[in-house]
Order: sequence, then C-alpha cells, then structure tokens
Amino acid sequence: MTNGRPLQYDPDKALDAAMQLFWSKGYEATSMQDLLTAMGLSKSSLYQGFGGKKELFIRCLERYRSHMYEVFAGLLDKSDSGLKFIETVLLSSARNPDHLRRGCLLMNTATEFAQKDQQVAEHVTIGFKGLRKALKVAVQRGQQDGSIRSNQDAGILANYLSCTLGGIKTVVKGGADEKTVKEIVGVILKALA
Amino acid sequence: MTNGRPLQYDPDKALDAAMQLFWSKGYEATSMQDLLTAMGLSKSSLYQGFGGKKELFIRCLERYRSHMYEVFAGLLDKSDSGLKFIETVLLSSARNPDHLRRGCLLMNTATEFAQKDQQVAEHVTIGFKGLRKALKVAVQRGQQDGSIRSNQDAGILANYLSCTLGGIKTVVKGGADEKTVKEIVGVILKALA
DNA sequence: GGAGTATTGGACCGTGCGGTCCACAAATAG
DNA sequence: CTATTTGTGGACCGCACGGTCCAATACTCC
Repeated sequence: MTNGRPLQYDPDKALDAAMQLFWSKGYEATSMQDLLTAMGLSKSSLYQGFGGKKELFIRCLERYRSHMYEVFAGLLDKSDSGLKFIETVLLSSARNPDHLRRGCLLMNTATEFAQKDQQVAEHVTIGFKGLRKALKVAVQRGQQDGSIRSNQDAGILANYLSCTLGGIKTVVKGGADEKTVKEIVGVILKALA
Repeated sequence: MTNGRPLQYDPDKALDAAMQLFWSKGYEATSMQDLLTAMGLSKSSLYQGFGGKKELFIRCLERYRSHMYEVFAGLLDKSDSGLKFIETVLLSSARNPDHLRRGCLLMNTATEFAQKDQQVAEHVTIGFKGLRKALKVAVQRGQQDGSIRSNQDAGILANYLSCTLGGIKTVVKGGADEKTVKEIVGVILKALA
C-alpha cells in the first residue's frame, strides 16, 4: 500500500524556498513559474504535493509563523533582560538583511490582502496573536527583572510593541536609514521604562 | 489650435476614482478593466489622458499625498493642542471607515512594491518625508503649547510618530479592534508627555 | 459647410497567468 | 517478470492581463 515512486524533492526545502519567495515578492507578484523554479519541482508535483498557489501560500505563512516563534524564543533565552530582547527585535528590522527590504511576511500579507481573502485573514490574525503573545512573555520577563516598568498591563505593552514593530518595518520600506530607526527605537523604549 | 473634440469626462473625478480603487485594492490587484469602469472612461481615453497604469498610479500617489497634507493642515488648525491633533490622527485609523480596512495608500504602496520599482519608491519616499514634516510641525506646536515635552528633538518625535502611525494601520489590518487601538495610542502618547 | 484637430469606442494583439491532464518513470509486492 | 501504486515532465487550456491601433465622432476656426 505504501509503495510507488518516491518523492524526488525535499518537501521541507521546497516549502522554505517558496516561503522565501513569497516573503520577498508578495503573493500576487509571485508567479507559479517563479515558484516552480525556486522550489525545483514540476507543476504536477507542486499541485500534487501542495494543492495550489493559495494553499501553498498558507502553508508558507504557517511555516513563517512557527519559525518566528522559535527565533523569538531562542533570542529571549539568550537576552540579558526583557527590555534588551525587545530592543534587539526592534533594531533587527534595520540591521538584519533578511528583513531589511522584505519586511515581515506576516505584516506584508496583512497589508497586501488581509481584507480580500477571509481564509488568509484568519491565518494572519492567528499570526498576530502569536506575535503579541511572544512579546507579552518578553514584557513580563522584563517586568520581573526590572527592566520594564510594572505599572502597566503587560498585554497592552505587548500590543504597543507589535504596533511599533510593524511601524518600523513600514518606515524602513519607506526609506528610513539605520540611524533614524535607532532614534525611533530609543523613543519607543522610553515608553517602557 | 486648441480645438478638437472636448473631453467627455472630468479628469479630476476620474483621477479620484482611480485613487480610491488603488487605495482599496492595491496596485497589482487593480486591473485596467476595474479602472475603466470606476473612472467611467474608455481605454483610449485612459492611455491618452493618463499614460498607462503605472503613470496613473503615480499620479494617484501624488494626489493622495497632497490630500493628506490638506487634511492634516486643516485638522491641526482646528485642534486644541499639538498633542490633541496627534491623538486624533492616530485614532482616526481605527475609526474613520475610509481608513479602517484599506489603511493608508502611501504605506500600502511602501509595503507592496517599494523595493520593486525605483520610480514608485521615490514617490513613496517623498510622501513619507512630507508626512514626517507635517508631524514635526504638529510636534513643534505641541512643544510650544506645552502639551508635548520639549526635551526631545521634534524631528525624532515626528519620526517616531510616523512609525507608530504605520504600525497602527498594520495592526488594524491584522485584526485589532478599536479598544486595542485606543490602548496602544495611550502608550504611544505617553512617550510624548 | 468644409478643413483641421483632439477624443472616444472597441476590435485586436501577444503574453503570461493559474490550473488540468495524461503518458511515462520509478518504486514495491507477489 | 508482472501488476500495482505513486510521482513527474510537459503539453495543453481558457482566460484576463496591459497595451496598441484606427475608424468614427465631436468639437472650433475660417
């Protein structure tokens, strides 16, 4: 029952390639041809293995989301304080070449077509929720270690941070340089201390 | 020399219709057919009068920009203080149905294809510059009337505000409700007082 | 009422899109 | 070796895209 020709590609690598592409170019601007080339498989394999463009995209969104959580969790563990972690995250938008020009897949998707497609919108909402939760954990850590003031609800501060994070992505795309971002981050962090 | 058949459409209204459409749907997702229908003119007229899709889009960007400046200037004049004006602007993203789901054309464009098209990128950058300048004026007004602390550079605060403004647009698209936005705005404004 | 000039409607074009389909390839079970 | 199962390459499809072109139209000037 389990026989037949084996897969000639690594589904995980293929999915990653697709994610990178969607991340860089957005959904609409990424064509099937682009995807096939980047993923290194033929059309039938893509449809067979991933269902179609939109299904593939949603799987990429999920992959991005879980990756983001992992990176955040690892970073938080390594950070000296909750505040320091948050500063690192905010500044990475201006430093990390991965994020510099392409922004954040989740937020790009939110602006590209969150209101156009209910199914995608749900995944975006879930992603945002997870992001806020991750930030909330960091804020709570900061409130415990004293790097963040404790007289404000951690959830609200986390929402504030998710907002500023999205804002930074936006202004970077709008042409802001690293110095400007640093200044902005300085003001953002003031609201936490 | 100036004779010939007169225009059968109002260029200003047509441009406005195009802008609304691009604003709602984004560049890629707006087709020529959509534009023709919304603008109420034929293909030849569009090409004759506006040059093509991209040229039309850039004119829409400019129109949006100048509109935004006007609205800001009028709003600032009517506001009790610089801080109050800023609060109004930030909150309008969550209240004004014009902005609720479609966000801001300038920022949408920045995330959609600022890095893909140099010409568009320039216009976006100019738009952001203007936005920051308008916010700077408001901050300075606030620093004069005492509603905003004077111990920080107005330009930096303006950059910070343009960032948070973009962030709010993003989280709204990501599903944040009005209550959440209000809480976020509360934190944002704390950094100014 | 021509002559001249600019706009308009719509047929037409090539291209690339997302998606389907099927003959063939590569594996296993008996 | 044969039958069966599953993956793969690529031809093919219909469609909608952005863009071009030109005959017909609606004006002004003389």
